[in-house]
Amino acid sequence: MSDPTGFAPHDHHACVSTALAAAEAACAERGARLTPLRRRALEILLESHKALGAYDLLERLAAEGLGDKPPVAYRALNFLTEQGFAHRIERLNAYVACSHPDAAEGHGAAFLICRDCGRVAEALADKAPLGADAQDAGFTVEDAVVEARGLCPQCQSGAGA
Amino acid sequence: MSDPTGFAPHDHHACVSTALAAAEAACAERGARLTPLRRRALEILLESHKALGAYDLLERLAAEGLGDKPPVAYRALNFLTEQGFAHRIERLNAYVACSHPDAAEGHGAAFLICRDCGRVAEALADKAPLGADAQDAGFTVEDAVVEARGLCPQCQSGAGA
DNA sequence: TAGCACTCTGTTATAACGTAACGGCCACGC
DNA sequence: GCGTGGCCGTTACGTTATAACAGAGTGCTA
Ligand SMILES: [Zn+2]
Ligand SMILES: [Zn+2]
Ligand SMILES: [Zn+2]
Ligand SMILES: [Zn+2]
Repeated sequence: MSDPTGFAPHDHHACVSTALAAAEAACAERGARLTPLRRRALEILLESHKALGAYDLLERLAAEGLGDKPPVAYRALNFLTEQGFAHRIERLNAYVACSHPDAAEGHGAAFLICRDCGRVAEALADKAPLGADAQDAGFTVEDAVVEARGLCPQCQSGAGA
Repeated sequence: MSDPTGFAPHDHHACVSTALAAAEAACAERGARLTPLRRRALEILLESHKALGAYDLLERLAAEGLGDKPPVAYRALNFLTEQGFAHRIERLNAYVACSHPDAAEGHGAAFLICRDCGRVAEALADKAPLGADAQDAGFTVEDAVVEARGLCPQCQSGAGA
């Protein structure tokens, strides 16, 4: 159930197609609109398994004539995160495409962030972390952020990139 | 081992004294200097179990003539977080005093953040969250952030503050 | 005593991240 | 045609954070 894709070599082209197809299907089903701008933003996030800052995304969009003002990027990112096609990484103030487009809508996620190469792997959070502690405290968890920083396999083996 | 202090009524004055004493002891042991500015910053964070933004802290410090430029607040906060006397809450861009001053230096922590009253409870992270997922991926976790948003017991019972 | 190294603080300026608010455009349904 | 609603373009601003340098204090040493 975990499968934290992102570090291991894989067919990334398939990653991208699957995610885009899932996004289109989800939008069709929900009546949401994956406009060209939003779709392009998702494609840019999908290019790598790295997190991209809003202004980095904006720069990419601007280079293609798709808007060069901050709200353009933030609106696209808000749409993508609301729909579950992307996630915000709090520790980085950055955004990453969802690696589990087939998972439940609004799935809980946990992220492994390589401090060297910047790649981010997303593990599905099987169980609520903190469950026991929260229950002890009588606290109702509505949503949780789990972000671990460290070194991915490649960056541990000396391959710095 | 959990004891997520912060929501339940408790002797908060003791909270504060314990934390200050622990900070002084730790500084003495490590050769770090708990200067008046740093000490006052910690005291301010300790006043409540809420997270305080750097600029909120700065405002408080400025009101007491202790500095009114951003680096003053950020330097104090960096010191406090490096020494483990305070933690940064990534989701809030804010800082909270450590509720477990006696725990191991650099202890892993998990936070329960009430979206209504803003109070933050700190649970000691017993086990590395993500342990299994990280191991599957061959990822070495160096430090992890766990932050849950929700409702504390008081705010669930209708007492909105 | 003077000189030096070190740490902490004060200050300027700017970078990075994020949002409110308004106006135009277009597609859709009446 | 005409209103409605969603999306996009733009201006302007707010919030969070850091780089870089200058000054003050302390303790050491020669
Ligand atoms: Zn991929
Ligand atoms: Zn890496
Ligand atoms: Zn307390
Ligand atoms: Zn509350």
